Amino acid sequence: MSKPSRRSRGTVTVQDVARVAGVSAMTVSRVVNGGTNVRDSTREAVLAAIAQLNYSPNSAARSLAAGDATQIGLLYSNPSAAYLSQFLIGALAAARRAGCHLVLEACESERPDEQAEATRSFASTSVEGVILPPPLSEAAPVRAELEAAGIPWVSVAMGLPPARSLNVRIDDFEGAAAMTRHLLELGHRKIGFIRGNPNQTSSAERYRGFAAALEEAGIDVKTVPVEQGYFTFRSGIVAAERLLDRPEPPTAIFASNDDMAAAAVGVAHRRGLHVPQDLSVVGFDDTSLATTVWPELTTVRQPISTMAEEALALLLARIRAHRSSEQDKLEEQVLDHELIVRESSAPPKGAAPARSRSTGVSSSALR
Amino acid sequence: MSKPSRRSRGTVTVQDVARVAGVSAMTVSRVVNGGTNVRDSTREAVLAAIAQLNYSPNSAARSLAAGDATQIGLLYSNPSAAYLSQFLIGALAAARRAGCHLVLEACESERPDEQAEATRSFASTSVEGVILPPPLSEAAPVRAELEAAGIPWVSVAMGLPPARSLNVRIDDFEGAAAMTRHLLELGHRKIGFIRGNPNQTSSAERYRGFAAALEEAGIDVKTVPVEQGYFTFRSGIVAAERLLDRPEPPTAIFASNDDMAAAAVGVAHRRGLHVPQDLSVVGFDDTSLATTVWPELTTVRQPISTMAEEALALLLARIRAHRSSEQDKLEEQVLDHELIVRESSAPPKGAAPARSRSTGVSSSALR
DNA sequence: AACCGTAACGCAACCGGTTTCATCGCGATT
DNA sequence: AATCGCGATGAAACCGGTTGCGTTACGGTT
Repeated sequence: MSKPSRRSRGTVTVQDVARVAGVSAMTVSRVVNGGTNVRDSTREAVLAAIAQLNYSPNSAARSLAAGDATQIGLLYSNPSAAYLSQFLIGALAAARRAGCHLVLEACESERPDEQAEATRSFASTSVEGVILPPPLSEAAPVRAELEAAGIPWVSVAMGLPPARSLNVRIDDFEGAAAMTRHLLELGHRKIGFIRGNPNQTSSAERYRGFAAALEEAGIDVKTVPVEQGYFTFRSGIVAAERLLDRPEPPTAIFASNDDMAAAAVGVAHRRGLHVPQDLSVVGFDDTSLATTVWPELTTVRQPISTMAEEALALLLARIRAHRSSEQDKLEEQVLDHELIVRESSAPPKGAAPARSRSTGVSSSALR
Repeated sequence: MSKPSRRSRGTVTVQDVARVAGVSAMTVSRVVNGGTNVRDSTREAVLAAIAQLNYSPNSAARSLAAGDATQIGLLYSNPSAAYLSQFLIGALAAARRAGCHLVLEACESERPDEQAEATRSFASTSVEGVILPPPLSEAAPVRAELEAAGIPWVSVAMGLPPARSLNVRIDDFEGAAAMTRHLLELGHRKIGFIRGNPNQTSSAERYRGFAAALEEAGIDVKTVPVEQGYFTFRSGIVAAERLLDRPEPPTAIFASNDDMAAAAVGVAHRRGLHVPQDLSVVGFDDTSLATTVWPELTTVRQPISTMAEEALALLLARIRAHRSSEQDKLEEQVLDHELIVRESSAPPKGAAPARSRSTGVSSSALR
């Protein structure tokens, strides 16, 4: 029809859609985005044209014109690979929708100076905001550096975030309490607990939830065997060994995450204990590790992918608000967790048969 | 100084740099990119201005103007989480450098129709190329669909790629042979092998490498215990059980990947066998799982992140070449593997002391 | 000395949306 | 009935780089 521009790339543009729909490019843009102030009949015509031409907006042009944030940092440490991949999948999906790029930076070190250094590298690459998955979400040097550079950030999966901070999380307390109740319902009375790394507040929250459910059932928390772990497989081995070495070993072990639970299963096997017949073992997070090991782990599901998406959305909103110097009130997002009952938990030996197993108990929505 | 445009975002642009350097925007662009046909003195002036202003080009504007590919698909299946996260990290880094977005699509199913369906979704989202990590790199329905849609793709980690296909891989044959030689050097003579999933050619290549090294040492392959596995932890358990149930159990197990090796370690422990004293267990890939389990796994390192980067680079080159209807000769990229000796391999009981342990043997570069 | 080829560089258009602002139409207001 | 107000819509400038092509400077030819 019309002579194609020399540089034209043969892709369909707003102009094409506008021509087909008999409106201006402007109107097409309005329909594609918010869609305010467009008559219904017009909107339909545009949508029809879009469908007919199989139009999909050019994200480069879009973010150039709109002046969106284009570079979002993601500073990751050493979470379990399973956690990271889930997280990246969610973050990536959200980033593409928003038309921005994820700038990854690794920071395996726990040394404050190296953490600060890794963070600083963001400031020089003109990153407009940073996502902090655990455990870096609580690393003081990182936050201080970001604060100094005036770069907004969002923390993910903190147990107890400080007021007025941007963050997305689940209710660790309730999740742990629900899991503990599950074990109690099965008939367990001697439940060993493996704590998480003290550098994360979620560790304390999970323990609190555990303790609360115990007290609820009239069990004195002081009599309960607890060992310190650090969220790593390795630390789980040590903790589980100690738990099982006790004169009165527990009939169930509640590990603060799946990695340590998997380690506990390994230790049990090495000692000739069958899971779950001789020992129940449960975890937290529901990373892919939970379904990798045998038997599959009963655990508390954390919607990691969704949390990443929400985190990016929150961050972008903050950046936009900051640009137009508005106040944004969005600060915290608490997502639902879910108790996932699999093969690794069962009634203790010689206990009364368990009640009917619930397949999954969602937490109530808290927003 | 100059009145800032109303819509200006306060970022430094080529124009600013050009003004400071006393040249035109055009020249700045030339310096930043290829840099042909620019006098040295001019180049230095521009670079100085860039440094002074801390200029970094706007990637949205860049890819809009240059008309680069903007959407690259990544169809992933169910590789171990450890593999996927490593892969994503590499792909993401490369994508950002190239200024394009990664469009993720999951395809867990092995059913041909669902694989085709998942692939088709790319065609409709105007993805300009697709990266296929294993095991989808060899899924016929996926490739057929891509071929039909005329979308170029690159396969990653195939064992034996077909001629004239775009792919990046390591030499599975040599990697497996090197590992086998390591076990032989330690004094093992009865080595059990767990094959990988037959839907991937790398499985066959690894087995071939294993067999070749054995024959090299004068061992008849027919006498060697081999079990079928499917690259999953679960399949590793079954295979390891069978291997150890044999009347003359092996003194070492070579699993075709880390997941199955980890499973074998678990099985050994459950049977009261100490690794590596009573049984050596080695894997392949060097995913994070290898250093998670205890003892840490001797394995063959595959540079997963780098492979992802190379894959994207190859794909982008092909797309560019296709656009300017040139022939690109780049087709295959074979990266170096490395034998990583850790704690899970040792001389068999009562064997002559091992020779000095080499810490890592790189393959020769093959390009 | 006029000529010419090439390297070095600038101008203007353009990539594909979005923002700004002006315009139009039409029912409600006075 | 003239005016007002507002929702719906379009024209043009603009976002920040890059491509095509024209221009300038300069060393070497003949």
